[in-house]
Amino acid sequence: MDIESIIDSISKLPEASRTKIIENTVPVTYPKGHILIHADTLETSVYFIKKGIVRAYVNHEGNDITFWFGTAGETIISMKSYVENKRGIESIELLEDCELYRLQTTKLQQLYLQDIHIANWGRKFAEQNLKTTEERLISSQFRTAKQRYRELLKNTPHLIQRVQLGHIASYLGITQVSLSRIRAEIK
Amino acid sequence: MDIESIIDSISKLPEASRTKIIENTVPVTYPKGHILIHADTLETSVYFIKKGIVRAYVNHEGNDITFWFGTAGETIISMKSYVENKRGIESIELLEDCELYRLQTTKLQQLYLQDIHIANWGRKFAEQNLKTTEERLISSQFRTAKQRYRELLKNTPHLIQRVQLGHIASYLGITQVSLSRIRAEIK
DNA sequence: TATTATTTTTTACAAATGATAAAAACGACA
DNA sequence: TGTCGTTTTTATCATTTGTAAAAAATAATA
Repeated sequence: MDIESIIDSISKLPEASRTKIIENTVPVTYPKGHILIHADTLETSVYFIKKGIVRAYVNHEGNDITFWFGTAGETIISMKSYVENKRGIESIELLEDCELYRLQTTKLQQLYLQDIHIANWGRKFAEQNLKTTEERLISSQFRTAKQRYRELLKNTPHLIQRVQLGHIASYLGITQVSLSRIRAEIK
Repeated sequence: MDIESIIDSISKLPEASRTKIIENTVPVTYPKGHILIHADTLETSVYFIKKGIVRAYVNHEGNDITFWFGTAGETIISMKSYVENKRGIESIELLEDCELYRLQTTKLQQLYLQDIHIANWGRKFAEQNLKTTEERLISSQFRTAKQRYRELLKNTPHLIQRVQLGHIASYLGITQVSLSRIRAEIK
């Protein structure tokens, strides 16, 4: 997915404003397995995914807990770095070879203060993610692991094909053993 | 909490911009038990809480699932109405007599397009909520109910005093019986 | 292809949580 | 204060999920 489409998919921008963002992006590629963002560091860039798939995870008592998958067209941020300019708690790992666009956060923040269209575009970005995240939170509050897995199969079937099940399990908040049981039962 | 402080607590605004928002707010009061926002309707206002406490909940198979508590200084929105101008999935119930400030969403949207400071203020509002919500999601993914209850006790002790335990239980994603067990065990 | 490493499934048992019903505690109010 | 309705706790049993270890399947590499 090219950078113009990614930016406009968040919210349609006037040509001039969109160009201001694009001028500041740099295409980068990294191989599968690369750790793009490290937990406990201040991340100074955001990334748009042109191609590939990534996961965000936190480490908890030696285990990785995956809480987000990003695919083509989506935006990678280190939440605390982006929102509060503090060290983030999550790491980002590339699950496939990826093509990304890098954009420096400081530059983006400048544009937010200079261009009202970009400010509203940034607002839309946060709002859309907020809605999605809240829906996931609510869903996790009353659906069983089996229901959540079914939901995932239905909404993002491509994910299960491309991502190993251990990551899916932790994304669902259950163990791999438990997911395996659910899969056996459903078939 | 007065309206000036509430607005500035999200992000400090220039006097003129803040005034533009405040001019469009109307103080309203409702009694405990009032349903401020109804699920499955398009909500045309947002509310700032001057005084009182509210809960946001969705209905699932006859049971209320509380997913958010709002107290003085916080902002009440119907997420889908606010972000997508569609009917919301949640209801808002006042758990105490409340004093609120009402602001029409259409007016706020106009201000977003007219005033870059307000646009960035709205961005900050969404970003802060996004960060908080994501943290809650991550926490729920690997903490047990007992740990989440302890966390709640520690972070918002006043909540447990003022809100009935059935609401707390559903907020934690467990049954009231299960919460009661946890409480008995902890003491 | 053969070998090795990684991922997924299976098994057995333990712990946590859910469902249901009843008892106890609490609060509102006549 | 006494009564009634609501909330919280307790008890019992069923179900789900976790833990640990091993087997099976799959993927990576020489």
